[in-house]
Amino acid sequence: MDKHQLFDSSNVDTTFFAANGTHDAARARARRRRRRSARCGGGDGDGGEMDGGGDPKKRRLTDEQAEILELSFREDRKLETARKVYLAAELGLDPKQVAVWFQNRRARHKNKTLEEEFARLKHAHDAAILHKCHLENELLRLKERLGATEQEVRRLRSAAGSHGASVDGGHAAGAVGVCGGSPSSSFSTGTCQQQPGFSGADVLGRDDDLMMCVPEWFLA
DNA sequence: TTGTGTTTTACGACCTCC
DNA sequence: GGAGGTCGTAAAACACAA
Repeated sequence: MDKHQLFDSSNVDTTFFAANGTHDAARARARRRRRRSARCGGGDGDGGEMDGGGDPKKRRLTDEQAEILELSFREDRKLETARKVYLAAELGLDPKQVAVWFQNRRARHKNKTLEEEFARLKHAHDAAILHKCHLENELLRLKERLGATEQEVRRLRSAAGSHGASVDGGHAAGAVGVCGGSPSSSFSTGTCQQQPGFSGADVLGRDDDLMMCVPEWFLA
């Protein structure tokens, strides 16, 4: 019996095979079956007898039986009694075998689904980690920028103080009375030297460098 | 040829639904 | 209570590297 007479290939949904195993896996299965068929002299629906005639307890299904069951599974993963009996008669199998095949097929499908879901969640998790890293990097840069601004405020106050002017009393955030004086908010071109160990241009002018904030636990 | 890892078939225990 | 479901597992069948 030619399986293509029973199930036209145009009815086979290839996306189904893609969703239930890669094309590579499908090809591997097909190759395996071809080799098995070659060894066992065909196997064109012999009623589920043991390939090569070994222990009848484990009867490998033929290509055709497996394919028809696959198509039936694709239509409906649940197996009601009538369909089980029909398939068993159609394929020359014990209804119990058909039921077991569906049970195992459902289990395989579930495993596959779980693997895909895991991969999807892992991808989302990795993306979230990367986003968090970006945010932490941005926070770091903003803090450094704030520090630079505060330094500049102190410098200006100091310069204004050295010229006898006064500012607001130094209660700006993070700039508490460093200059001693109380210069006004006026800016001047004082001669105050740059604070040692800090260069605002170094920080502000630098572009993103992700690695500078990647937490150790992420790299581990 | 053989050792080893993977896939497939089969079964038992237990659960749910009608 | 019976039928059919999931889950875990045993074991046969199979692929493949060494």
